[in-house]
Amino acid sequence: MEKITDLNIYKMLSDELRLKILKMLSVKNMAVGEIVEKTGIDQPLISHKLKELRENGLTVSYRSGKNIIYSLASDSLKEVISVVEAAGSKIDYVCNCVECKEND
Amino acid sequence: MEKITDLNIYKMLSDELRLKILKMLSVKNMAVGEIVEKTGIDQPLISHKLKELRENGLTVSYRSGKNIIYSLASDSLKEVISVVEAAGSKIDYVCNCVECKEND
DNA sequence: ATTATATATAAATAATTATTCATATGTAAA
DNA sequence: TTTACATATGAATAATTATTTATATATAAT
Repeated sequence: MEKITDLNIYKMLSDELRLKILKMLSVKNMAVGEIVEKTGIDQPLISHKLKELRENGLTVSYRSGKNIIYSLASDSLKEVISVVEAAGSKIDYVCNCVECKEND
Repeated sequence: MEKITDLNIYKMLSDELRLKILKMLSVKNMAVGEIVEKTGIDQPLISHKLKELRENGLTVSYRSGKNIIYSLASDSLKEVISVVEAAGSKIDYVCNCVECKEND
């Protein structure tokens, strides 16, 4: 029995596709095929992402007939998602990197 | 003026050193030299990490004499940090990846 | 003005992570 | 008991990201 670290939570959420999957699972539990369909992404890639999420403790899964159903490991992840979205929407900034300065 | 995306917040926090720096800044504002000293990490690497954080809108900085002082761009990041830590401590899991199974 | 101090940057390399493609496995239906 | 379907896996490659090293810049002190 292991604890997930906050660093690993950030790592898992820092990939666009993994984040999208997690957000979908925060709405409802889904079979792999449904996720493939809704995202339009290749099945093996989706399976890889789901494997990473599972192995890092962010999701759980069980078989139901021919399908494997995935869900969030904990509702506390929903809170994470909403708090981070809120933080993002609160912070305005002027990027001062070289490229951005050129466009001023 | 731009908005930070939640994806970029996750990306910035998904690096061990950037996360450590952000956690330090959530306690108090710090000069680059202080961060170098407390972490024991090379100055140019710290400066790179600080640059990434700055360019992505997570920190702000100003000059004070010879020093440059960094601070969090918003207190909402403190909430992010604590909510994610809490989520991590709530989730127990049994990793079912190949390597972990071997150790059972 | 020259030197010291603090920080930033650029270029090169190293390391990690993501994606693709081919194939395997497990369950269910015919 | 073969065939179809859903999902998983492994190996190869591609892409991204991190780290190092050397050097530049900006301010302050002498």
